[in-house]
Amino acid sequence: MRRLLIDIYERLYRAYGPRHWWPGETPFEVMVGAILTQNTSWINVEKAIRRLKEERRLTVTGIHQLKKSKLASLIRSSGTYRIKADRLRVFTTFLFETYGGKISRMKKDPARALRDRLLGVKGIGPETADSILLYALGKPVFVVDAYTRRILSRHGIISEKASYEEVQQLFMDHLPADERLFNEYHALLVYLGKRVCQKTPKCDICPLESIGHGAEGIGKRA
DNA sequence: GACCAGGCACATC
DNA sequence: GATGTGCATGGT
Repeated sequence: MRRLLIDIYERLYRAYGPRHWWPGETPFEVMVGAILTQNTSWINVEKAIRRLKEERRLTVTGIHQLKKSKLASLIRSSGTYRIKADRLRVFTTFLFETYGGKISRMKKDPARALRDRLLGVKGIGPETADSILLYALGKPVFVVDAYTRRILSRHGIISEKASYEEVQQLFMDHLPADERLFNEYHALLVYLGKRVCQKTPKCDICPLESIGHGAEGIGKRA
């Protein structure tokens, strides 16, 4: 399995090169992006982030002190904006209550404990929590998303029914806990997913065309 | 006009 | 525990 996962990574890297994830000038900007991008294309998130920057509000305090209606209007382009305004404020409240609003203090928490804490925040699910851990805080945690699952199941490496944690464990059990590897790997999977592994298969230019399989059944329910 | 996007919470069975 | 639905804008 280790060999297979590394083979996939190398093929993708050779085909597409570094993806330079995650765009963001500060860890907090990445965290905000992780919440805003929920079920939303990144292009629309960028507009929302630009507006927050224009208003000089892209800080923990800046968002926390904003009126909900004003915050919602600034992030409107990212869709489900009333819900996301709530989520951002719940999140900044969490940052203040738990870390005094200091990202540096947050960073000192071990990944395991931090993940559990993040999952306890309303509006933060597994993918958002892991994106924050990996892309904002540099913790070696593998991020799983819809593309990851679609690609792996389509290539017979996992079951369609495999849970989030099962897919995550597959990567983390078989690869070194390397933040930069996990960063690049997930970014490459998303890039591949957008290009060729869509819901309607059109894998004629897929760099994984002839990978060795023989690992079917991972994540199958007993 | 339908469908999708770097999900999540909640209701219901 | 699985499945369905609301959230909502902007691009294709």
